[in-house]
Amino acid sequence: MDRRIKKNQTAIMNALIHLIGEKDFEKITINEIAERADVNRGTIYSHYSDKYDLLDKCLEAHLYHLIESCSSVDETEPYPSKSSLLRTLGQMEKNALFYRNVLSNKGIPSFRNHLQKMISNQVMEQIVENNLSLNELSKDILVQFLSSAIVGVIEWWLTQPMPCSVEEITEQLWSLLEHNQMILRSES
Amino acid sequence: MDRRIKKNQTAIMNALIHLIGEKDFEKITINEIAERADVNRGTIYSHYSDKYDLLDKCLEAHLYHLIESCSSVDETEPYPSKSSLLRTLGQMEKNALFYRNVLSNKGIPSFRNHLQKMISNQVMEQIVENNLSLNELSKDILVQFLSSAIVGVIEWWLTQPMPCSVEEITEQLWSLLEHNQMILRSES
DNA sequence: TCGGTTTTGTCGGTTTTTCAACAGAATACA
DNA sequence: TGTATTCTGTTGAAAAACCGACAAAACCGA
Repeated sequence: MDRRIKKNQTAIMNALIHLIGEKDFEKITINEIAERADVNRGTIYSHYSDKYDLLDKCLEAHLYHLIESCSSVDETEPYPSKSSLLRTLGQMEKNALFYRNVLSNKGIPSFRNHLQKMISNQVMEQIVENNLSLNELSKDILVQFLSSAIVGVIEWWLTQPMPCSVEEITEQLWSLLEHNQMILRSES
Repeated sequence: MDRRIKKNQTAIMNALIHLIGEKDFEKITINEIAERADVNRGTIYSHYSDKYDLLDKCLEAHLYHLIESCSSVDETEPYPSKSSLLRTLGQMEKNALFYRNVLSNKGIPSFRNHLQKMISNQVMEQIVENNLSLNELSKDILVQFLSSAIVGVIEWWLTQPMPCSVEEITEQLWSLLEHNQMILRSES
């Protein structure tokens, strides 16, 4: 991709992310975003049809980075692993302001859905890979159960004023997930 | 100035500054600078005729920032003052890597001259303003004396491995300068 | 509710940057 | 020393971003 496009798009998205960290999304204007990104207003319109389109693409990009961060660093590393979970949560902590704001009550409701959908896919993948003998209904319920739990914990962790470190939350969440996996193995 | 020019020029200069902090200037290639700045190689040539021209402009810009940093923040502040000296040395400390490298033996010999010239001007200005009754020769010698001393102390401070904090060096240097001023006043 | 201000989305002309290609110079290395 | 690789400086065409201006929409305070 052209160097100019890449640089401007990241500048624009960063500007929006930081602004979301400061004020309600509805109160943010394209002018502000352009000014913050140090980019001509027209440039924003050349990439995004409007504020909401920009938000969409921005959330998408964030989720993409999130997925990247949790994928294995090399082939030898098993997946999922505690360290991949740590990387992912670390990534979220780095942009805590952003995630806190989009996940909060007055945030971006659709983001929670996107995030959960993403996690659902990962969970489903694991279930299929582990060859757990479950019928369709139980499988769907399990996916819903685990993904809700994970998103809920993440949301709590980010929204509360620093309840614990990344390492701690990773440890706890990972052991809960391991526990659930054991239950399933014993049942099947 | 066009937004694109401004952004690219600062990116290019920052790239060079950081590279100077890492390796000998002669070993640095235009390709490296372009890569580091995330800019097309041709863009560099559109602003600077070659590596040396870029270095010149870069040093110039640095000195300009230095002058800006030492000028008074408002009209009420006297000049020069201990706090203006502190700001200036603080600015140099922030880019310690850069200044260390350009001032070092294998650095950029011309930079030392530029810096001293700049300081000479400031010193001369002070002498004129204070209306010290000195003949031309004594004036020139005094300027040379003080500016050499100042540059020498700065060089020593930056080159040695952290001999003392900005506050300390400011305190010491300022009192030396004050002392010299008193001598002059009593003589005239 | 009115009138003034701000924001939005779009446009056309201009400037800058990008990319790819080039030949020649310099450098590395075997 | 000769060869291969990298670096340099330049070019031209295409893409992108710039700026300023515009009318319409949205917003805001009196």
